[in-house]
Amino acid sequence: MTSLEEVARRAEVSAATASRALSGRGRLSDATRARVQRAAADLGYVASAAASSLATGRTRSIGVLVPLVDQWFFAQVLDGIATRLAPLGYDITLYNATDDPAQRRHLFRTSLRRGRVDAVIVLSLAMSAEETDELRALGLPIIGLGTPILELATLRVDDVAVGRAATEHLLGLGHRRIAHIGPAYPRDAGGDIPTLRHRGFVAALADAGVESAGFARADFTIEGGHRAAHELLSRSERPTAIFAASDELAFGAVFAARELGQEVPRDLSVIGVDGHDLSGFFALTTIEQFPHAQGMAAADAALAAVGEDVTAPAPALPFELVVRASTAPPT
Amino acid sequence: MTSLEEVARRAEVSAATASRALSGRGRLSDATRARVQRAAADLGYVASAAASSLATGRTRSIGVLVPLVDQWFFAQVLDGIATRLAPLGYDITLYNATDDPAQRRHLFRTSLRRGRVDAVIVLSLAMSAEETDELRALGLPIIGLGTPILELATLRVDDVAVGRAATEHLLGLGHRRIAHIGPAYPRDAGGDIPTLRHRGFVAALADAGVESAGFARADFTIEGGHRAAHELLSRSERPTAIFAASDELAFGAVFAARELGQEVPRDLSVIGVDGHDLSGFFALTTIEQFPHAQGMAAADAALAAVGEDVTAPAPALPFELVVRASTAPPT
DNA sequence: CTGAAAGCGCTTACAG
DNA sequence: CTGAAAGCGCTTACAG
Repeated sequence: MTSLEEVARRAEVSAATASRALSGRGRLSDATRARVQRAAADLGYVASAAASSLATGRTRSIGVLVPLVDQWFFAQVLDGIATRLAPLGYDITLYNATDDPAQRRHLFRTSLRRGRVDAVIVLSLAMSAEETDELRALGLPIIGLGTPILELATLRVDDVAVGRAATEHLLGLGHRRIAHIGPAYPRDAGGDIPTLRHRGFVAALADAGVESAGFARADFTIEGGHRAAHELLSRSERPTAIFAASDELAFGAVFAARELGQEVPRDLSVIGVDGHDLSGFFALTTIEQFPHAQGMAAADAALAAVGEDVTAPAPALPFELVVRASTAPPT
Repeated sequence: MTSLEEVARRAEVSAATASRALSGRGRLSDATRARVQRAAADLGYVASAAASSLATGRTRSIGVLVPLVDQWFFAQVLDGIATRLAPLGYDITLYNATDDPAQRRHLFRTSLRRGRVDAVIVLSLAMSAEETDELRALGLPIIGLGTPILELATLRVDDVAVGRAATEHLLGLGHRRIAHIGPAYPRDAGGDIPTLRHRGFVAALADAGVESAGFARADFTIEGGHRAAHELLSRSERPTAIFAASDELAFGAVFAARELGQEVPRDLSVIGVDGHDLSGFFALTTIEQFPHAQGMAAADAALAAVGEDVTAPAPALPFELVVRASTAPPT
């Protein structure tokens, strides 16, 4: 690859001047600037990332820490992040947080500390207290998004309000036997996302003076929703509506209902959370939370934190009830 | 962050010796090595990526070029790549190829040329001839996976065989009115994936002396499959079976059939390709192609190409027919 | 076995 | 406005 030196030689200036001409920092005559830019273009010059970051201490790269399993949400958010980063010339370094303890230790203790990024965006990742500390010790801006860890969540949706909105939609349709599916540990005092959504569910029911028709724990997967819904729907007093803490859980519930010969929404109303790509095909009523826009917001927050001229987004992320055919009044 | 200098000082050796002790290159006494390693551990030293890559010309990072829209396949493959890269201490730099011409130009002309990666893996990406040239001009090992561009595909599934296997499965069940859905342009002499699968479809039918019951073009999306299947199923002589070039296309076909009051597999058999996460829930018969393993293979190919002690994978990727309830003999 | 020195390719005070 | 020089933090021949 061409070096600055070669560009400078071709433009008949020093490397220092060539650097200034290309970066736009420092004043120099329009003529030389033009000459250097021409030379750079002719030679197809692109500055070496390693050399500039060694010299400036800035990498122009943002780290994104994700559990790659969470495919849908993560792909959306990542695309949103890339959308904002690309125009400013920032790259994405992707760090995959698996469940493997050794790999995870290496990630937090080594990979992240190589100085490869200017900031890190943490996506929907549960972390130990130690890991959170190690993240902080990086001395880099950390942007949390969809993280159960409240202290890290720079940007968040009001998940209590989400739980409330979903439940109130069902109440508004006339349902009185409403169950909830999600990864929450209801006894938990914690502020993680599933628990907050569950709390919204409980609060809405309490306000309406309606009793819960049950709660079944399930991870954020279709399988989880499937199993949990099976359990709820085979009880003697089964619910007429289910609020699932995610769309994938809701899909699982729809599959379960179908298997049990129950029709949605005639026999069972189902509402999810996310605005998953497939929710339209399942005709699923959901609380859309715009993950693509969330990614853009996270990127903006990161860029603002590293000093780019970008206005930092508001920390509160929007959500919106989208009504489709999976919810209807009970029959 | 701590520098090598500080480690050297603490271990009472020169920076050169400290570097050798930590890298394992060059011979030095066990005692000093131990002393240095201890010092490094005490200080939590991690070498600066920028400095080492400037000094060695190696970045220990692999670029992955993807269209982020292809969520499912891409997340699987990426996870496979990360699985192999992490243990060897390689990072992933993610490059998102959008449809925006300006962004794309910047990606190929600038981002990729910053010298940030030692090799690049190109995932399921259609590129112009110019872009392919620019990739080659990088002077880096390029590993193509699921790329329509044959010259770039270091690793590939035999897609003609895939098309054949799917079609023969349907023929074997007794179907004689089999249609195909996919992104192929059948008149094309090209060797891109959809066209190869279509070719397998045609060949299998020809071998069996059976006439095609139609082909409907559709991109690799659920929507596409939905629309295409609608078209095929509303013809006067409608097919009894559909071979969809991907599982998502197949899901769309299943939704379409359902809307038209046709039951799968009683009125229509559907087979896809991929082994998508959701295929189990749709009870979809499919040609599984193990994308996670594909990612691992791509990573191995990249690592071998940059000189790591990894055995390069065989270029031919396996696939396997998985029979579920969406296919049955015609009634 | 170990150290001094040069070099990787930029950037940026410091002079002029 | 422009250049010479130092420095970013490593690595690696080259000596000894």
